[in-house]
Amino acid sequence: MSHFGRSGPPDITDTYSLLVLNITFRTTADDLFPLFDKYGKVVDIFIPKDRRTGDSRGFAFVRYKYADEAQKAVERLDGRVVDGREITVQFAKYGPNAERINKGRIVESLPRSRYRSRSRSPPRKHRDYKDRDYRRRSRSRSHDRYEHDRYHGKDKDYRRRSRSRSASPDYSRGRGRGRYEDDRRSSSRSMSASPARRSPSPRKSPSPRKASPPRGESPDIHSRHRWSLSPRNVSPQGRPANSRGPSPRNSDVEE
DNA sequence: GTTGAGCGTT
Repeated sequence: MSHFGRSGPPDITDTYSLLVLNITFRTTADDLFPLFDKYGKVVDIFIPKDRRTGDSRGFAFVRYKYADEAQKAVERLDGRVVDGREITVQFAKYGPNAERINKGRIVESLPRSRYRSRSRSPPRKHRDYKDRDYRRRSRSRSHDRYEHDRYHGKDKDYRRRSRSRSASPDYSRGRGRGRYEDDRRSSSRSMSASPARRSPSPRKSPSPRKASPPRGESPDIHSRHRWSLSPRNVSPQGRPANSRGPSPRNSDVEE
């Protein structure tokens, strides 16, 4: 009984799902099982993984048999340090059995006095079911959030789920945003040059022809135009529009 | 080998 989610959903009857966030990328169901099972009867644990890489996404779903136990686990395991990282346990909102939870009114059934203490009705965002597919497009959108949040201040704590404790500005420390800026700067500087191919010229003058292209807008403009108008062309598989074309290698872009 | 807001499979 260690391999959860192997035979798919065993039985989602009278079972409540809990969402565990903030877990490490190496945490597995086996690691969470003993933790959650200690506080209640865990029916099944499922951790969504990437189909391409197969790595954990950083969150898991724990199914409890009873709501009272699940709620208890949420209060007990929520904020617990697992694998050196603080995990966030809360009732799953979106899901196949979301209706069940809605009907069960688990959130209302339990004393919200304590529940509100931790997270006072987090409106989150206008997320829809179709939006959930978008999340897999890019896991790291820190820079996006930053621009969106701008400098409001209180909004910054929002992402922390009002966990009190501390602002924990460690997320913006060192890597993450700093690296992105560097990348962007570098890109801007040598945007004309081929990003994939770098001039191995040891001399200081990098690409003399590109430095002053009076009318040499043939290759440079072309290459830049292509990159701009085909941002999604980066797909390795290309477009399966032509199934009859068994050409795995698309020589459309090769310089 | 990295990352860090979020919501799920046979």
